[in-house]
Amino acid sequence: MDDTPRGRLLAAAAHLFRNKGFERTTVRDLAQEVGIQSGSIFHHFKTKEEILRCVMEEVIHFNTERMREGLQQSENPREKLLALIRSELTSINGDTGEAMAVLIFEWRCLKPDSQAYILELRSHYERMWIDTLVEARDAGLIAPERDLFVLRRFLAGAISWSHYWYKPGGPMGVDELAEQALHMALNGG
Amino acid sequence: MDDTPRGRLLAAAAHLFRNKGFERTTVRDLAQEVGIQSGSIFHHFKTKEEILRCVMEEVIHFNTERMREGLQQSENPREKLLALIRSELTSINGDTGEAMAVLIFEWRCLKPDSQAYILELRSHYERMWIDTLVEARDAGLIAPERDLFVLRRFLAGAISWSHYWYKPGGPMGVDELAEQALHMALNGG
DNA sequence: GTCTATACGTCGATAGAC
DNA sequence: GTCTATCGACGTATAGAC
Repeated sequence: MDDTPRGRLLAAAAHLFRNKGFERTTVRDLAQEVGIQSGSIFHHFKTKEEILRCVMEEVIHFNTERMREGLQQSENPREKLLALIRSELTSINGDTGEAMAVLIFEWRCLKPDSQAYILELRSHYERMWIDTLVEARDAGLIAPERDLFVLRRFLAGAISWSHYWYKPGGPMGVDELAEQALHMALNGG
Repeated sequence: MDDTPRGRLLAAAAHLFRNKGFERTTVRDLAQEVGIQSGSIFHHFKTKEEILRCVMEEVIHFNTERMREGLQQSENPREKLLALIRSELTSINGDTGEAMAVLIFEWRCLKPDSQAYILELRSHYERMWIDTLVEARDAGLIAPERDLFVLRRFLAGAISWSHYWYKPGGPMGVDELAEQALHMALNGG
């Protein structure tokens, strides 16, 4: 996030929306966090819901880019899949964790048209996953009887959920966590 | 749920809290759903938060019992693990799905002392999972290098998440879904 | 771009009649 | 056990000065 008033508001929103939820966070909370009055917020955003949408929009762009880079640095299907898993775990539990948690867990607070817009942004993201899974299966890493669509959903759930229990500073690093997650996808490797 | 006014309120609460979230659901919504006035609710429950706690309490009792029965009817470690997975998938996507989704996704709307109370109820539930996973590993079904605590969390996430995308009436049944999930735990089987 | 002041709706919860 | 009526707090968003 940049250091404009708008950027500060989005950072504060990610923080508060994650910890208190969108509904419980008031525009007064938001204003206090960045040191302005609540009325001033509406100079930067038309509604509170627009703030939520912008938080989600920014984190999708950032993380799609991170995943794309991870794929580029990988040399085989196993590494590619591991890179996607590590990227998503990092998104959830690293620097963008708060915004990512908002994207995942405050979904229904968006109005329907905002949901449609965000869903469109996510589609590129999901395409990378499916392509990588197909490649891994063709390389014999994933058993042919497994449903790749279902596998992706299971992985998405497992990875998203980690934000509830995983502590980045603890004994297990993100790389090891990613290896553990990779085991769930691979055919006994 | 029984057909008392209290039971009808809890059923309506599970429905509304799941679809709109706890915060967005008003006591007036709740009252309308069961055909009474909002003031009448507070004859049955002291606060709105108490309704949430009771929904969670009931669904935990119901599903702990379902899991216990599933274990009893299983004859080997593989069947036991499959039974737990199927039970949890059924809890999320079957008749108790709405209450279960509330238990999982409205957690932070509980006051801290209610959270502690519900957490205690869940501990038996989680104990069954860990015991079953240990048994499966000792039987050689799960690779020794896998962290069972992490595996349980991954499975919990994957299974919980299914309520966002899985459609019970569709082409894939819960039994097949459970088999797909089992693949994530087992050592290439 | 931020302030003050406030409009205006809705919220959870209560009181007391029936 | 449900009703009607309402309280007091708090919510988003606006208006207009600076």
